[in-house]
Amino acid sequence: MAEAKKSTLALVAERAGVSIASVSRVMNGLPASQRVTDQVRAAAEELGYVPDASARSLKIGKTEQIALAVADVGNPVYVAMMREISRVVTKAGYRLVLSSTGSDPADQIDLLVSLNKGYADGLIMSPLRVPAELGAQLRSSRFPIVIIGSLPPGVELDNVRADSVTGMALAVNHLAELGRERIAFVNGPVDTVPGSARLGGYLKALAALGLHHNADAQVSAKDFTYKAGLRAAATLLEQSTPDAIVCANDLLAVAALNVATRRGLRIPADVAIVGMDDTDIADLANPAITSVDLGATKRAKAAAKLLLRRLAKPDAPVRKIVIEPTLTVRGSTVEPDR
Amino acid sequence: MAEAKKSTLALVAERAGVSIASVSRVMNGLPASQRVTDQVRAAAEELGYVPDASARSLKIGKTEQIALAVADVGNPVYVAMMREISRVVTKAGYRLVLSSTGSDPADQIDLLVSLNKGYADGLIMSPLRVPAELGAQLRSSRFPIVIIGSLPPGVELDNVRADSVTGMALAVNHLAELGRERIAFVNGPVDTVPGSARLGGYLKALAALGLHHNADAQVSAKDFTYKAGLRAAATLLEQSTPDAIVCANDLLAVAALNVATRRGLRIPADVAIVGMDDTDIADLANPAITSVDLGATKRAKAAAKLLLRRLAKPDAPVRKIVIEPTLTVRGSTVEPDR
DNA sequence: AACGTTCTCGTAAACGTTTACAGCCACTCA
DNA sequence: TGAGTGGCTGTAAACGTTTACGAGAACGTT
Repeated sequence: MAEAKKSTLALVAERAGVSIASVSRVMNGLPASQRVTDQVRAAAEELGYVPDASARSLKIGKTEQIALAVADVGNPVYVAMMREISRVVTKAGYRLVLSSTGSDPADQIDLLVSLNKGYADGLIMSPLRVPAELGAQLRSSRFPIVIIGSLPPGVELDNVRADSVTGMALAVNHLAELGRERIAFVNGPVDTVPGSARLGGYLKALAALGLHHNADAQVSAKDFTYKAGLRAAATLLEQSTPDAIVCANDLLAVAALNVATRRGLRIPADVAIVGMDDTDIADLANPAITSVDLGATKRAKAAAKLLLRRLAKPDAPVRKIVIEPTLTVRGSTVEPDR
Repeated sequence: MAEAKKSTLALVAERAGVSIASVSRVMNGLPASQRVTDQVRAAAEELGYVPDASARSLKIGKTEQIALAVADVGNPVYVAMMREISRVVTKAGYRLVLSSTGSDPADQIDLLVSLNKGYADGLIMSPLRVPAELGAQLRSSRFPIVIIGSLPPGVELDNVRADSVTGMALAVNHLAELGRERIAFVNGPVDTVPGSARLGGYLKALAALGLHHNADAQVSAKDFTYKAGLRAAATLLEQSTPDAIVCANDLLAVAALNVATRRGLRIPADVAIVGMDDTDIADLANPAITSVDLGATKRAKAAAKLLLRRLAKPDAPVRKIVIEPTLTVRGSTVEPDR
């Protein structure tokens, strides 16, 4: 296996004493005589031949690449998704190209048009917000896209989303069963898709239980980060005295946990805390945080499979998948046995 | 901007009434008359023309893609690196393709040969281990690679690494200055590059201070994860009674923190803890964890720039960069003012 | 007015594949 | 033995760009 220069189909053909068509055929496993097969294999081996991806792409019109656009690589839940998507598409022979757009809609639109360069066969995207322009662009896009998260009505794309409402109900009901009555909510920005969904779920769950909603018991962090969570939690605890806090996010939950602890509150005795997403950090906290698993990994897997399916059969009917949430109970709501 | 079908250079040329060469020229900003420029611009706009990436790649021999291979996307420090690398290369007009190899050397070698397909112009790689085969493969590889982490001698590649030894010294000295004398060490696997480097640094730092090294005061987790850290920390606290623990990793540090706390030890009064990498989670812990910043972001940035530089001038001399560590002091070693 | 420059533009040849098509050969079967 | 069949193989065209080259056109110089 000499690794000298880049070797092409033509070089291998010459060396093997056959035509380039024959080389191409044996490389692709198409029928060929034993004699030709052996000679080509040998020549290819000697020259260390590997077919060129660009040329192949150009000819067959596929890149064997899938683009992934996530809003924020900093959030552990996106990392989990990314990892799973990477796993699935790699196994299917695709490469994953990472297109980290900010949450800036202009970026996302740029991304969509640049996708028309055809450097990827499909796109998986999880936007925090879906403004009108993005919706329009998505609708008129001419190649496979699957969206993780809710879509505005009228956009007919494969999509998989979490059931935040049920998730919130799980959290709130769990707290209510523990006898908590003043259940506060630390949310992220309400102008995001998850933010508004979770707020809706929270209110609905309270109402279903006949619990009174106190406006002081609900704050919105500036974004879904720990730092923003610290401020939001501090505000919350200034203006009210909840006996439980549900948070839109594990990062926000850790923030609430730490703020509460530093104020001398005991967790869960004085205030119980539940997070959302069930990421690794729920487990790292002390006490570990009860969290609603919105099925990030499952969503990622489903999205990847949806895209692969669409690549295989481009005009299959659009599919929308909803992943059911589950609750993982930890020390932040019930004292562990000792 | 009609978005009907994929439009090519030829279509635009026809519409504009010029040759395809002219279209190509104005798209690439090469000199052209005002008349032609305007006509082409208009036609391109109307047809929603975007040049095809594969065809372009094939012709010019560049893909404008950079591959990134990291051992474990689960570790926050790699996420931080990824994010920074993504930022830098994107700004330079490259796309980032993610090649998540496990730590399996066979995978990594597969990756290297598949890179010869030419789907990327260069590679940034941060291997946990560098076995002989990988070293050989790296040495004989025929295109730009930069390695984050230490290299075996004889491999002449651009590389940027952390100074674990100095980093360890920072941690140990800090603890010594606080009057700690029984400084234990929770390491990751010693057969990894960072694992062995950090062990070396630990021993050296102890020796420099004239502190006695007790074999019971040093344990190795099975890998660099939180879960492994829990076991390792438990073992450590069974077999010795340190007044300080330095950890090879922030995840291991959180684990040590939690194990110690659950055993009724007060942090930092009874035992001080320092982590390494200074990732987000050092800040999330309660108390927040003092951590040695090995400059993950800086390393990532340096690596990306090194690769871009090599792509620009392929036979520049090999460069090796070492990033100096810094210490961030938090509540796990000194009680915060109240 | 003839000539040399400079500038612009079109023609055509690549880049490295895949694949339709046709040719060839060795068969089989009558 | 001749035509028909089927399997391999080579020739060549395509995929959508970039770019060397040469032909004109426009201009300035003598």
